[in-house]
Amino acid sequence: MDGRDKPGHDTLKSAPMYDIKWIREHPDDFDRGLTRRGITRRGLQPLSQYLISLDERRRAIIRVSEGFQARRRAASDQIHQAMAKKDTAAAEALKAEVAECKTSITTLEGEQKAVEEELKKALAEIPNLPLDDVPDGADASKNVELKGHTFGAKRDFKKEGFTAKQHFELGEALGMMDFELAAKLSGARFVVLLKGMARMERALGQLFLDVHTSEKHGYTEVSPPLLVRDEVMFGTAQLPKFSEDQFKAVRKLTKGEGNDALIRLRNEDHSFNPQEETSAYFETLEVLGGGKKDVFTEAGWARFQELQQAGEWWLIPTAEVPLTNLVRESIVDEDKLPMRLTACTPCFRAEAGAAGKDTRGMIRQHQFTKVELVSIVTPEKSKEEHERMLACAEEVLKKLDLHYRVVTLCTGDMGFAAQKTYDIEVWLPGQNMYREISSCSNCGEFQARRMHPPGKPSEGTRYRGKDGKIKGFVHTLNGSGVAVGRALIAVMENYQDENGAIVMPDALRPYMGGITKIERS
RNA sequence: GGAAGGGUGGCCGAGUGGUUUAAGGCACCGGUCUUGAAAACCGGCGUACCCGCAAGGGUACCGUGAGUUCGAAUCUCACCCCUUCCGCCA
Repeated sequence: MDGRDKPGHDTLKSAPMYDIKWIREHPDDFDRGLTRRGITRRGLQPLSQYLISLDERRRAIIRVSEGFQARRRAASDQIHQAMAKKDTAAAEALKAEVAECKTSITTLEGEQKAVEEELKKALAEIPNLPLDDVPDGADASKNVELKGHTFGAKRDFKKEGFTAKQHFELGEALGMMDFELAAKLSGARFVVLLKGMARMERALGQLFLDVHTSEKHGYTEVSPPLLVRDEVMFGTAQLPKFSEDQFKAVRKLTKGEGNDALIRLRNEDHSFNPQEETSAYFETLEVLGGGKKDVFTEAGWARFQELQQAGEWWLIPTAEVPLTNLVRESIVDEDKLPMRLTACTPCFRAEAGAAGKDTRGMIRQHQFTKVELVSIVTPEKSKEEHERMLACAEEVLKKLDLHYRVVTLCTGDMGFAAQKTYDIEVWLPGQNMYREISSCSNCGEFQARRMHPPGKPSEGTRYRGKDGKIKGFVHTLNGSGVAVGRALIAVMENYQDENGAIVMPDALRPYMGGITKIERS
């Protein structure tokens, strides 16, 4: 809305993504921003032109369609009048005209729906535009270290006379980390933690939450749902593009839900035609036996699966999803902002594109624990809040006295929803590498726009000023504060002694019942 | 799982087939009055989209989807959600 409220105000930082009107008015800014992210063309056209041409087709259809609708309405009123005057002939003539209008309207509505579907799909898969100060680059090698944020130094194991082991070597030797046992239950990329390691995972989460809910950090602790609906995953932009990275929980539809799905299908005229009996849904499932068979057309089958999603939930890949969506479909009072939320939750990731990467140890798991930070703020405050959030995440690593550095991600390494991202990379002496332990992103109004009620794309999360007026979309930020699994690894590798025991950092001891060292029992 | 009642604009709430371009109230904005404020009074006040330089005009929207009808907030069907009660279970 910024673009319209303030004519001439067209910097990218307020670029209203998904607003086709904004794209229409600022095609060059739009294309330039996407080019920086390495996304340029659709065929030979710039992306903006493709979108604008779809939009023009859409508007042309609406223009004609609304003409017919206006005529239908007027004719209906005239029928009312004619009938009052008992002029049956005139009424019948008008009815015929209404019928003609209806035919045209039905056709045009179909066309309109198709074009809007295509436009919506295209817009939903366009990532956020980078802020001006984000470095350009195609991959992680172009990330830029953030000056003045490096903390601590690498521990000198050579001087101490032994080589640092990796976390899984330490954990397995302690008998507190079992990957084979986990594989028996769940396959690769799962782990069973036992005794001291299990307790340390709990202790870390608790420490982080205590730090962030302190008065100084000011986050509100939340225990959110871990299973969420499609539109929630769309809101934070895991969908539609990244469904392969997610886990899903499924239950069978009830009789009522299933039959509703079939009746909708029939109404939408996909060749499939169910019997009227109320048990049609389960009979259909039996006929299908899990496959498409010949009962459906391609489109009908796709739609059937879509309708079955009534009984499906996504497992959250991060608490960012439920925390950010707490303000979805709503108008937040300005005096409630900034809203700062934190949660310690399990996170689930399919890691589908990561075959062969980090296969040993618990760096990359299907399930891990993470403390997440989310801020909902007014647009003017988001940059400031981003720095603040980074400082909050850094704080827990400082408390654990872990050496880290901070990098600003370049345009090619940023996540889909981010305008700008800082990664905190902790030093892992066993791996002899810096590894990401936190990622803090400013998403601007990108997610706020997406968190609209299903079917009402113009009603995302906005805020109301003290004068009672709706001001615009909120800005959302999220960051890890920090990943508990990786923090566990970092503590293990950095605090190991030559016997393979783990010395407890001071900050953790109160949460470990006063234990100063974890060693093989 | 069973029963009953609900879902209408920022909020409350009326509305059971055609001047509903949704009554009324609250909140909010402007004005009159007042030293100032309150009260009172007068006026304004939904969202999205389309056409237009603009003034303005048009279309859609009463939980969601479909149906009946020349015409639906209103009638029919299914679903979702909320409230209360009962049953069952962590």
